[in-house]
Amino acid sequence: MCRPTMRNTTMLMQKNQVFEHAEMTNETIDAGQSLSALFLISATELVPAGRAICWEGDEAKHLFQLVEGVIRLYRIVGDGRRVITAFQFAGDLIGASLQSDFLFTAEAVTDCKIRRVSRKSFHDEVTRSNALHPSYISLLCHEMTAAHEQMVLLSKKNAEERLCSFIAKLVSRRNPQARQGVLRVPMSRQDIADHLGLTIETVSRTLTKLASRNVVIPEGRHDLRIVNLACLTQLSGDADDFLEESCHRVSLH
Amino acid sequence: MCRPTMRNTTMLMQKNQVFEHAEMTNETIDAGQSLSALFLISATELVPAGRAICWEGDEAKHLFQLVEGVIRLYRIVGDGRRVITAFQFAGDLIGASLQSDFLFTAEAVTDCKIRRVSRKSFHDEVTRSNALHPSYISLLCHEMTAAHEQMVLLSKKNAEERLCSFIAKLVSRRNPQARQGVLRVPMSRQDIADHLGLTIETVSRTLTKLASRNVVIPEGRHDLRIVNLACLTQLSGDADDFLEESCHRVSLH
DNA sequence: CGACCCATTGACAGGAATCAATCTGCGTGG
DNA sequence: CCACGCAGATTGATTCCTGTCAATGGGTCG
Repeated sequence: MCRPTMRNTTMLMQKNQVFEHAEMTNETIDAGQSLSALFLISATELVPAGRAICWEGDEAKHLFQLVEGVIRLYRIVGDGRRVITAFQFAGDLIGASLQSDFLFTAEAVTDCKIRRVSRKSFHDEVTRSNALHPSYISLLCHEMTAAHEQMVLLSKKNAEERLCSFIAKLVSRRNPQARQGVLRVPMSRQDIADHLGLTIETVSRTLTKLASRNVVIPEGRHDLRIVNLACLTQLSGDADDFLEESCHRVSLH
Repeated sequence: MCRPTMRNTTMLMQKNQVFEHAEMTNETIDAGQSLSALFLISATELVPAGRAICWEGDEAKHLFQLVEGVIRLYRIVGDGRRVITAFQFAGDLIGASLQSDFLFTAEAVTDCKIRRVSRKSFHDEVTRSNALHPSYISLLCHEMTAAHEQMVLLSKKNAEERLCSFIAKLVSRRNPQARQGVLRVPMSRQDIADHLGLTIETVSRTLTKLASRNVVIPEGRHDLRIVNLACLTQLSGDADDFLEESCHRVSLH
């Protein structure tokens, strides 16, 4: 369906796509930037990997800004089933879309640095400043968009499409200390599984399959060599028909 | 697991539960109320069943308030796969969580009455009025909560739990012209399937199974007799452990 | 170096999708 | 008013993907 042979031919297209993705998120980044000024008054706190900064159901007295590291937001349903609704990265705000109680537990995936402000002061600042208002709305809208995309992923995509979507999204969010062509994946297989609505075994098997097709190759537990980004994007299932076509064409000769 | 014999014993509990659900949404209703004043200046439009009022990707020049009827919000992904991200009912606002373009197509499930206002005037009003501001935030937060719940449903629940969750949610939103114990379900099986991430056949089969267990009984295509609400709630998978226990106990003797 | 945790791999089972054949309710037209 | 036709719904047979259970492998940290 999508063979590694297309690699060279579609390289340009890959670049474009990633670039577009990156641009799409500029809005959020801007929104984060202006709002993040509110957090500068407070000192950064260090949060070791595995530690939670807030709990589902607790009163949301504070908002957090993630300065450095990766955080998972999750809910526990029924008997111990965990749903990771989102991962948060450097610059993201946590708790902006909340009114009273936290809808999720936020837990550090890696060692993190965070800043916090009280909900009240945050709210007061945003209400007072007309300049911040659009940033705030923009932020909420973007969270909403992400939630929608996740719903699409969970309701219509198979394991391969889910994993490729996830990896492609990580790629588009270029992380700082990455070697060329190698993606850092800080979260565990279990985290990935709980985020994609799969089991750890299925994630592992799907990764193996992608590796055998030379799309991505695991290098250790937390690194992925991205061999064929065009193929990855196409397999993610939300590529345009045009791209899909071109991918097919290329793979046919 | 959950036999019809518990019917009488748990009747009180059922009532309480429905009531609680109704109360939980009061916040939203209030938010809708104050914001909906903004829509009163515009005339109501009639939208026949099946007609769309906006399209995914179009610039969101207007916001809508649904005065009467039911609307589905959906996205089309890949080749024709449809994901219904939400249904909207009388009083709901459509397009509030948007910045520039519509994330979804909104289409009338039944004949509808709507009002519309321009995004600009809506935005200006909300920005100007400090009173409206919290209502707006509240609305966005509630949409976010609904999105989270849908993610949980899609990633961890099986067909039966999904369908029961869906029906229970419809029940908790008491619709006006309902006969006692009978729930109006305006949407088609295909709509339900596309909302729950299932196929039409699975929805149908699951309904049959629920009917054989005397939980709910279909009466025509668009009505459901709710025979055992406690069981329905328990089967939805997000009941408390306490309730689950009690349900078991009752069904055991 | 060994113990432990995490990840991978394999065998198998089960639930939902798919394909296909009725069936039913509902509107239409004779 | 009834027969007809059609879209939507149900039911059945089968396949396939993913979950589950179980064993093995590998990296990391003491």
